[in-house]
Amino acid sequence: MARSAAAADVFNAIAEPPRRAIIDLLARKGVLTVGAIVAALGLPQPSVSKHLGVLREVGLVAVERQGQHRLYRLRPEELKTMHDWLIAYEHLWTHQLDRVKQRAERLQRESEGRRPTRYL
Amino acid sequence: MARSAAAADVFNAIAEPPRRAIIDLLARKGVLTVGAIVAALGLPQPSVSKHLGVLREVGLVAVERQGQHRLYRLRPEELKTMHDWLIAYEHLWTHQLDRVKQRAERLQRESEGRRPTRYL
DNA sequence: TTGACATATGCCGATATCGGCATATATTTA
DNA sequence: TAAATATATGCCGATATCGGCATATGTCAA
Repeated sequence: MARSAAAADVFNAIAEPPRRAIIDLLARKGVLTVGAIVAALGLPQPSVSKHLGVLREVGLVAVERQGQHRLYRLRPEELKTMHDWLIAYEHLWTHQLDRVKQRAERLQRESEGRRPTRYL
Repeated sequence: MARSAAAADVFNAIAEPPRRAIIDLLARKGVLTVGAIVAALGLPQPSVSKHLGVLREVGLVAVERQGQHRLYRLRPEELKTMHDWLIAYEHLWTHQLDRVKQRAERLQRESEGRRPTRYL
């Protein structure tokens, strides 16, 4: 067993650098052909096709056939999934009181139920 | 070869569900002992220790020894790394014109060189 | 010092994934 | 129809990682 549940989710999909490279590229260029991606990244075509396959499975990209080409585009909604996960922790690093804050939080929990100051 | 560069980076570290569970837990509780994490997640202790090891390697958590215990705390700065990566794409999903926008972008590219409308 | 407790580490088998190569499939052009 | 182009797929060996179990290491208490 390698990854517990295979690369069947967004987190695993973006764990691979070539895949992030493809995402970056699509984000910048918009809609691209497999050949264009191959040319841009300098990776072997089968490799690119496979990575696109993974990204497709998790919904990070969508394909549209156009003749003998395949037009790939990014589906940012799926990236939002990850962003949503991270957002929950954003407040932990935004106000950089770090140590001080960490300790404050703990003391807080230990004493009463006053909620931490939120900066929305 | 499994992952191209091993789990030596944050992206790989969070690809594993048990690891995200630990992160979630630490984010909520603040500072925790290995035993506390084991109890909270119901995972075998060696497993938790190993996952903590990975998180430690990539800097997502920090340890502090206290007697026979080990106090683990989250290091949100490293989560910020991921957030920074995602932020670059945020504009792609924030204004939800989705399909309409995607298609517009493509048509735009296909016709002339007018740059896509940016909402900064 | 001995034993209990907390945590880390080493070894194991199973397996998923990667990268590379060859090839199949589909589509356009001649 | 045949060649050429674009993309996907299948097979391969190598290997990293996971989960489980046993055990080593370190620390506190009696």
